[in-house]
Amino acid sequence: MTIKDIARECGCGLGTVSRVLNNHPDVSDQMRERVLAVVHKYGFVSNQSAKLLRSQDNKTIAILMKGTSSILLNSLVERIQKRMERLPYTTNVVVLDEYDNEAKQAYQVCQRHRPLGLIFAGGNPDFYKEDFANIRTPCVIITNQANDVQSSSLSSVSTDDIAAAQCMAEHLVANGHRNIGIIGGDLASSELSQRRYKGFLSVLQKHGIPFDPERQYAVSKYSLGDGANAAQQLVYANPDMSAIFTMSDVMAIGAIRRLTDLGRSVPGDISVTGFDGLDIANFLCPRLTTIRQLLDELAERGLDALLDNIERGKPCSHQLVPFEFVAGESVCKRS
Amino acid sequence: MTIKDIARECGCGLGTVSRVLNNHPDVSDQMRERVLAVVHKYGFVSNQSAKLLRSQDNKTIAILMKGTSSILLNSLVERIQKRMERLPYTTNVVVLDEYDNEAKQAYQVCQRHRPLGLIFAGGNPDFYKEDFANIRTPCVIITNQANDVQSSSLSSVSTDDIAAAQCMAEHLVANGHRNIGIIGGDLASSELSQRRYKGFLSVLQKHGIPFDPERQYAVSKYSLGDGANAAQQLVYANPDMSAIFTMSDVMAIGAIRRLTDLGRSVPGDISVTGFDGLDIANFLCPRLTTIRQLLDELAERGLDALLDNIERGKPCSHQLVPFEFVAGESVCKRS
DNA sequence: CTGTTAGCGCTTTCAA
DNA sequence: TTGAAAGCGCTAACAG
Repeated sequence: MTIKDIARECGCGLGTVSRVLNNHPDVSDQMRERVLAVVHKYGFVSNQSAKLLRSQDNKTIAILMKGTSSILLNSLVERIQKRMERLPYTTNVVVLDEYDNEAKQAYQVCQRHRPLGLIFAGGNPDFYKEDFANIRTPCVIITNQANDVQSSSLSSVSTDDIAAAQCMAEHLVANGHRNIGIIGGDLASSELSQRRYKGFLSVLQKHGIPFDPERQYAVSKYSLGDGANAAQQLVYANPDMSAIFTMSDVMAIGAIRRLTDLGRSVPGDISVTGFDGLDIANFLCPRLTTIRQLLDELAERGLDALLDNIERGKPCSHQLVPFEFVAGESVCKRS
Repeated sequence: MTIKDIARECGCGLGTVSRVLNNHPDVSDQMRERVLAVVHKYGFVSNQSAKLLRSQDNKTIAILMKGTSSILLNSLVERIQKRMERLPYTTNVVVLDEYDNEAKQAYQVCQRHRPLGLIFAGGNPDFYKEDFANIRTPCVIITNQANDVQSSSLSSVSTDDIAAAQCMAEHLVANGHRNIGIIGGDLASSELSQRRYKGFLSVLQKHGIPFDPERQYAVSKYSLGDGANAAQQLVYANPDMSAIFTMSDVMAIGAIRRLTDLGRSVPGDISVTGFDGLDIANFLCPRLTTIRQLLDELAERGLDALLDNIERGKPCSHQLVPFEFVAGESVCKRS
């Protein structure tokens, strides 16, 4: 079933059917109704490939997601899509291979689908800074910064990681904690982790609290199992620690579980804080004390930045979005 | 950049470039290398729309996912995709509107993208049985049964819900529980919930244990908040209850949190069981006693059924996959 | 307002 | 083994 079939049945030309399907004004009401009736009768939907091939004017925005397993990114993508529904664009979620060069993959997506714009949900631009130069399609990275990536087509919108980490650090210090462990990403490769680290340490420094990375920092992937292992490593290296700052809720959940297995109660013996503010954080026992990333705000600002760039040619921007401190039950005053 | 450009630069015809790109054998090694060199030089990727438009032989399989928020379905889709990588097919994840007719949406996807096959990750065929008749593209529903849907193109692969619910019921009964509440989906609309309900009740009946739906069954969506509310409702309606069987881990997590808020300890005062076997279930405090759905097995069998149908014209099948009982810490003997 | 027509970039005959 | 040419289904420009 093609528009040719529809045209034949309506006794009109292809062009007319196309015009009706695309809501062009220059069609008589009578004709429009006749075509619509037939379209409806067969539940006709036009072939996307042909449409895209012909009209370079694509109206598609690709959402690139690294892996599918992150709860945070899933929520983010969901919100972006919801917001997009009201706009005259089609979204196209592409799942990228977790361990591949995302700039290269993005370039391929551009070639393959010719989207009007790209949204990176998560992802880490640090490794592939140079490769972004090849991409001329407007892009926005959401939940990570890209200030120092050389590209005139790349915007970024992210939570103010430094301030958020500082906020959490102040909270722990205010509760009397002096010997605090950190579970975070690999500082050598992730600027995101670096920012949270830097923010946290700045507060310790301000209060004259020493920090020995060797004993107090454990590297972990953003996963439950890794968070658990990192917690164990910290406990062994630094038994007197009274609190752990983790860089994601998922790490925190893993850490709490392992601490419990090791006979340390949370928060009784050790306080643990998360980062992200996942829904589930508020349903755990104990409820997680965490930083909520404002996903709606991130989605909205990210989209706005992208569309400003696409529709109005505004230059790319790099924005920080505020966060929310969530007081849970996983921190208590040091006894 | 199109294959025309590549052809010009190579000094050959379009056909040759196309043949190289598609690994056709009838190209001289010399020519092949020359083309490949140029393709590589520009990082050329051919335009998907044109390709699909021309070669009706699509090699695309669409994965239809209802909503994006279910952890279980995300894991499932991830596994399907991983398995697909080795096969000569391209996947295309389409997120369906949560509250719309999925058969209609599937039909539109077929028209729009002309996939070779469809995989429903989750979803509920019950409502739209008749509408599936319009779909001639081979389909498989994974994690739900579709035995009674009238369609010669629809397979299904699901966990043996009845046996799983029976298994959990036996476990609770063996631990001395007699007054057990159930948190599950709407029995009027979800055959999945019905099966789990039926399985569970059959065991109670076998042991001569009474069950009053009015006081012991609470309807809930598959969400944290709803699980929590349902738990509260049960506690009020049936204060002596010593255990709750929930139909998903997410409901169980919500329930445990609310029970804790109401001053009931889990499992001390009330035992709670989950269903699904999410990774996170094993990191909670207490670890969840649950039924693990074997996602790899589901993905594999679902794909096999679909490909058998597509490639070898085998008739559609409806299969049940076994499950795994996971002994956690959220159930204890009734005191 | 409407029908006709020229491609969009690609694959796949068909001839050479 | 290769080049030329015919469309896939659609949109948009043009002519009526």
